[in-house]
Amino acid sequence: MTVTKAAKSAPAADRIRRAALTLFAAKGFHGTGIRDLAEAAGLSSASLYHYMGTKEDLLLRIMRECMARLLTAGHRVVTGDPDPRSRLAGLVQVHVLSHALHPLETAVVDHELRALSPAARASVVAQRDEYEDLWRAAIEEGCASEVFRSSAPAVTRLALLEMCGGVARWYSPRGRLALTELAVHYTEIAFGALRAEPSTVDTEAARLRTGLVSEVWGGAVRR
Amino acid sequence: MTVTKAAKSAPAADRIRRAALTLFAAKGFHGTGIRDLAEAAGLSSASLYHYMGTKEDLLLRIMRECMARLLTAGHRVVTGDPDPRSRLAGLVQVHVLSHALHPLETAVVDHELRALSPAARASVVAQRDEYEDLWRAAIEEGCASEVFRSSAPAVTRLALLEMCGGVARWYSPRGRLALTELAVHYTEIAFGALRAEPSTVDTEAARLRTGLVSEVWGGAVRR
Amino acid sequence: MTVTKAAKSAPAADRIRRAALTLFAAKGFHGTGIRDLAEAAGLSSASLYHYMGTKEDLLLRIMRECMARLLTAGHRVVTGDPDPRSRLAGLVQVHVLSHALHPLETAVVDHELRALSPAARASVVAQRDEYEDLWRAAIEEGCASEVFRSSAPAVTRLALLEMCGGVARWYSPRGRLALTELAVHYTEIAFGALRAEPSTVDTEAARLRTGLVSEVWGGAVRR
Amino acid sequence: MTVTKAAKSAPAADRIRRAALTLFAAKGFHGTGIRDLAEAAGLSSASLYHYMGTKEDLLLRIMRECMARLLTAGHRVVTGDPDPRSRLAGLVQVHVLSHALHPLETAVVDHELRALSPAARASVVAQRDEYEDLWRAAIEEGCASEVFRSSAPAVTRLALLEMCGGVARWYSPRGRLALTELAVHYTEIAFGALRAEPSTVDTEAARLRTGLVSEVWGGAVRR
DNA sequence: CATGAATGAGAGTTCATTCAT
DNA sequence: AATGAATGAACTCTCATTCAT
Repeated sequence: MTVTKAAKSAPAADRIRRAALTLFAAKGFHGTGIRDLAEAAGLSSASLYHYMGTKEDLLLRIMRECMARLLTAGHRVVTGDPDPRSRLAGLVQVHVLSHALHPLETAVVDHELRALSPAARASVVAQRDEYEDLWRAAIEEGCASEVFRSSAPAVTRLALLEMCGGVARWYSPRGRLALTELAVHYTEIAFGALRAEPSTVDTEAARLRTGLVSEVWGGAVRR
Repeated sequence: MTVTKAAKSAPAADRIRRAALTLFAAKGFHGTGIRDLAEAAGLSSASLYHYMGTKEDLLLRIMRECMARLLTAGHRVVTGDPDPRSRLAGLVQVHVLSHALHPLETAVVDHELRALSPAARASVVAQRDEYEDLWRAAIEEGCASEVFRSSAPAVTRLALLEMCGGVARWYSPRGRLALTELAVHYTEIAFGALRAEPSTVDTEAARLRTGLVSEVWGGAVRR
Repeated sequence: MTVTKAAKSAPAADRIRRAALTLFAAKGFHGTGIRDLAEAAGLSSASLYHYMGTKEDLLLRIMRECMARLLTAGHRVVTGDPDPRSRLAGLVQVHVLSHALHPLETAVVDHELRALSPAARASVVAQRDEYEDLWRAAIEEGCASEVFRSSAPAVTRLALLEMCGGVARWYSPRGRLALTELAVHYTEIAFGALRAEPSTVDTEAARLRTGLVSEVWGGAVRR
Repeated sequence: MTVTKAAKSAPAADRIRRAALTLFAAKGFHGTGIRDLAEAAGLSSASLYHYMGTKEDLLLRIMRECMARLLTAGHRVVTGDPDPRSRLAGLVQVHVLSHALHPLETAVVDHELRALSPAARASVVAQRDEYEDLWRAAIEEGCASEVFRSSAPAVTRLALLEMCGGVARWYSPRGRLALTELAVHYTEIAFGALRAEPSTVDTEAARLRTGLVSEVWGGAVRR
């Protein structure tokens, strides 16, 4: 829980972002004080307010940026592809890789919605709904064309989202599992869950997703 | 987010438990004030301290009881059964039903570990580890005897746990899905994920799990 | 400007009221910190919040009570009296005596309207308007019946109100001037300003006003 | 209470003065932040410090200039005139006109003495005392020569000063009352209060005072 | 001339907790 | 069993002010 004082190498705004990300993810929004943020960013608590509005603004920006990135990646992986299987594979991989590579952002999005005021929350929920619609469409079309089979597609969608998002809670880049393997493995699980033919998992495509996700997240803080 | 003042029908200790459960689940431990608890329980904040130790004690007790119940149910469903498939089915169902029926407790366990002091956290983590060992054993034995197939059993275990636990975040008893159907559906997904033969899902057994879970949780607060 | 810590003889709520009165009058609302109030009341700053809402609530209550007392006294001195001269004399005396005996409350009302939020301000302004209407009626009727003469009655009303209220800024009960003399003197000035016959000032009536004002203000803090 | 950002037409120093005047009068010294001033003046808060010393210096300068102008006008209206009646008429008119034409400055002088540090306050109080001495002399001489009658000349002086100064709180140049009429009216009230012969009010002289006051205040900010 | 960056001190308010009754 | 009173510490946020650029 000890957070070392940030070296003053990066611009202050970045250091604040990074500190917020780390602390909100580790201790929660309400568990993180403005002084914790200041110390972790290497500034006085008063100086924080040159770069941010309120503490909630800081949280909101983090959440909206994270959702925007998931949305961008999701749209890119889905657009123009008529095959529900490869679209779902792409969404699973984007989701898994984003959560594996950016567990802080994604954990904050998943946990701290309730800390937002109603108006702010609504704006993030709208993004989340748009994102989940990509999943819904892929699964429903797959079921309609019988490449997927599920007795309750809506439930399966939620189950898969939870499953893939859970990666943020345990994946370590220092572990034995390479990213592409992870993405492939989750795709297999998802295809199994939807009774799709397992042979359809395309390892090469999965490798390309890693590039896509990295590109979309750009220079974003990685832990 | 509005919590109506509890009717003074139940004993005070129960009202406090219930208030804590509701509020910790809805707003988080740090987001819930002692005065919120008092109001929701229909007592003065000073009176709370007749029934609980500190706010953290209250949280710890909730978490340990919840884990103890999961452990009890898990052991009962597993003990004496040599078949990895039916053991895993039982674990999936216990997990899903517990999370569906007791989303408050399970959400608190899943979210608020970080709010505990190190010593308290360790005692809950120990319970969680014991519980996850039941899953590990079933999956590993199933892979060894080739009734399951997974390229990374440890990853699959984590993925399934996240997936089943996610139920707490969305299941509504007022929705279209009956509990047993839900349990069966998740078992199918899990078997699919592990490439087990789908025909092995035993609907009647799933129905019995609902009784088991209800019994283990006893009179516990249900939402 | 040094305010000695209050002896703990009076109930806390009274001590807070008294402290607020003294400090708001001496240093202004914005010039008085919550910690100043606490020290002057002999409590910790946290304890203040057992007895009051916000700092502004405290101010608002003081102002509304003061205006309510002026209104009560004003109505009592005016009701049922058809003679504009004695009504004006009564109003002048109530105003002067109230300001002389309760300079803190009246100074706060006169100075700190601007510190109130719009809604709160409106509620005090409404009281003030009702009070000034008593003056307006007396002066206008007096001019109509030609016992008063003024080329601009509205201006004269404002001028007299300012003049009488100014007493709060300099009158000292330890000075040479007795209260009744003060009240009579201001009545004479007012009658002069309105060109009324000076002989009409009733010293005995003025003496009775002192009793009335004391009664209306009751146990209110006097400095 | 909304203060529009000043057009950058005037020199910065003037814009700051004007902003301070407006805001100190409207919200009080303690109610006005350095950032409010900066915004109203159209500068950054750091830039303010090129033109002023501390916030208190700014206040002090405003107050001393205002008092200096009152003093100048008072002296000019009094010097060489042996008649207490015309001297008092002149003082009343200077006071009323100054407060009517420059309500911001005069309100600040009247309200914010308490916001000054002891040393600064003393320097303004000295000016005020010198100014009030002009009034004292006129009234006392008038009483001695029996052109005035008052049972308590000191009280009457204070009463008249409060009354005339009150003009700043309500006079509007857009109202029906012309300046000279206002000055004449107050002179009549004052003469009435002092039981002087009303016929002595010199309307032509009053008109000249308007010119005098305008000249003394020169280009000073007018509202 | 003007400002962005920075800060120690302090603002009003709430925190979890204790204790005498 | 229950609470009103009380508080030190902490909260988020703003204050007036400085200084390098």
